Amino acid sequence: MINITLKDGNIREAENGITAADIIKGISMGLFKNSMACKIDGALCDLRTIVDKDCVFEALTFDDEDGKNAFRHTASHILAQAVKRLYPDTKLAIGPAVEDGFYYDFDTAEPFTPEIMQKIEGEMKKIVKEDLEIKQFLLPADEAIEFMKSKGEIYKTELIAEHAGKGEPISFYEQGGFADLCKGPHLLKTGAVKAFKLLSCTAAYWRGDSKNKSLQRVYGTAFPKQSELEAHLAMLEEAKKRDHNKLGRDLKFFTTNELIGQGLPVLLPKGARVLQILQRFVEDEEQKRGWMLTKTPFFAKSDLYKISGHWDHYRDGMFVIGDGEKDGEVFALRPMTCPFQYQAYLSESRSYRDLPLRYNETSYLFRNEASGEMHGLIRVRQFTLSEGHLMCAHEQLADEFKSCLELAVFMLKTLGLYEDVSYRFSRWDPENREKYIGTAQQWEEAEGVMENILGGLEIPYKNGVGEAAFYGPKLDIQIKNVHGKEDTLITIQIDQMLAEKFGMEYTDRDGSKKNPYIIHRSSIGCYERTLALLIEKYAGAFPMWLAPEQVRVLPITDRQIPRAKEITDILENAGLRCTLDGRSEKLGYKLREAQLEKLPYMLVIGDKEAEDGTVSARKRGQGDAGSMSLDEFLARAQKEVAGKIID
RNA sequence: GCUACUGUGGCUCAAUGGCAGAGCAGCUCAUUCGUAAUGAGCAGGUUGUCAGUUCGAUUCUGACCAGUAGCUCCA
Repeated sequence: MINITLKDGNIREAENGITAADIIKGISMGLFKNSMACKIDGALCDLRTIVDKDCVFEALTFDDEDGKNAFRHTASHILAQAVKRLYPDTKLAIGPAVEDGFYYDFDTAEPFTPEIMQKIEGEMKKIVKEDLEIKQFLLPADEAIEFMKSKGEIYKTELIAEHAGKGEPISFYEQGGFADLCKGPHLLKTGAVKAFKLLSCTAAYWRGDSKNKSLQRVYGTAFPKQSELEAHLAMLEEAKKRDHNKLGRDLKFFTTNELIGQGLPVLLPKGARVLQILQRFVEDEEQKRGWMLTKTPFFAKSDLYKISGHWDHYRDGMFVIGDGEKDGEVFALRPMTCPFQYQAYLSESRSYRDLPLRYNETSYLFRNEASGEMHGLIRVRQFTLSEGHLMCAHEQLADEFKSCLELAVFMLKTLGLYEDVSYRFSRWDPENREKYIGTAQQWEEAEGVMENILGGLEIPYKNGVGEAAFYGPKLDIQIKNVHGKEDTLITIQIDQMLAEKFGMEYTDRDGSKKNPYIIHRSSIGCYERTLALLIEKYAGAFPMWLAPEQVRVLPITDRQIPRAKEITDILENAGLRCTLDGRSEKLGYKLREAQLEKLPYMLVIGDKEAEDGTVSARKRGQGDAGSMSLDEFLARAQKEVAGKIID
């Protein structure tokens, strides 16, 4: 007999050699029905695992991350089995569970069309209905390779060959004659995957490398219950309604135009207004924090970018002006401001007394992004970055880095995005040396410095190997859009290479010349991208301080127009963004429009209000907020503006 | 750049190898109205662009342009 310690601390006796499944059945059949996998002494295991020693045991249901993954991973095997049944020549690549579902990559003769996807989904339903038993088996690496080779599975063979050296047996799972390389865990039978849906089919490169073959990736999601699947699909539909690329156009924040071109959005008055509000706010705040504004040119001779290394690394991504042979001079629109601001530093000789020297700029940047990479306001060819470069001595680096992060956090909190971001420590990839300048020693030093700083800040971060800039490591502040896709919103970078390249120096106390450390940082990120995320965050209903139009005055009949005009003027003079809707439409009609445009406040002016000097306020989403004096409303509105995020 | 999908008036959508239709929005007129749509009338389209097939193409084919999702990239 062995002792099984459960999650709640209770200890159960069981036969030595009992399966995990039987342990759970012993606890409760209800729990067994909901169990996807388990943890034995903290290690993720299959329900078919045989337990032969005292252990700490935990059943994992769909509510546990690992349980959910086991469930969805099983769904991905069902997908693969269905594809192999319908298209036996298809070669299998990989098929993991991901955040909201699962995918499987296939190498197929023909790409999957929507009709084929339906057929595959139908076949998957059959496999679920057949309720096939899923069995695990192990093979020595050489036999495993032979096994996969015999089936023509070249990708699996490649994967096993990499594992072969470890001397461990290779694990497979088999269901109804379909065997797939997999370390598990998996459910016991296919019948448990009650509710699933294939969502999309796209191309994906083998091992994520664009030099490799392009495979067909089928995305799907799966849940234990149909109702959960439906709720999830409904949530996806709801998320789409917040999509800035749709909502931002509907609300007339921006538009695009074929004649102007891809990735070049036109900011309409409402969108432009929000960007203006943000820019003024950011520049003022930066000034308060000791940053000095520069305005540097939009383009420069190629020589500048050759020194910085951008010419070598990003030549294809730059808009180049002029032809060296014909025009003699070659220019390029700036893809970043770093080397321009360095010239400001270099404009006079520097001493340790000048440091830290903080330059900020609202920079217009131009990057020739590849055609498939543009997306709404999130990824564009011309954008506006709150960009800064800070030159400092080594001993100032930690404090200055911290203050840059504080600035970014302040901005995020003010915008109401703070809860939605995560941190990524973007490191270099020593396996990929050609992507970076500098020596391994320099990289280790720079990353060491940053790691120390991050450790001291106690912020939770994940490591992004290979995500560094070519000249240094980054702290990236990441955010997800409505589709769950993650992008960098704000970045803070440490650079000890470019100062050397540009010959930036300062004279230290002892008279020696030193290169300063440079922090590259953004405060609010790229304005266009931040606007996109704000539209999605607030579903277009901006908080008072950011709303392009804050108040609309709605006279009920023509009789009140003079008074409504007066009110509009008073509010405008008090600094509120206010307009008058004097059209001869019914009140309900005007209200509906203002509501759909997501205005924070509507002021209804009828005979009663016109006579006694009050306004009937209506707050967005809250209906009639009651009658109040104009002064009272003004005070309330101004308080709300000053409070920034208060909702 | 890669794979798939999409493109009909400002927006949402219909129809068809044989004269392209509706609602909303717009304009005009009437209505002067109390918290999410007043009524009537008018106007608006070389069906993304350019080729090809065809007696005839918006429909079929191709290229390009633009949009969407994902992959790759993102200084």
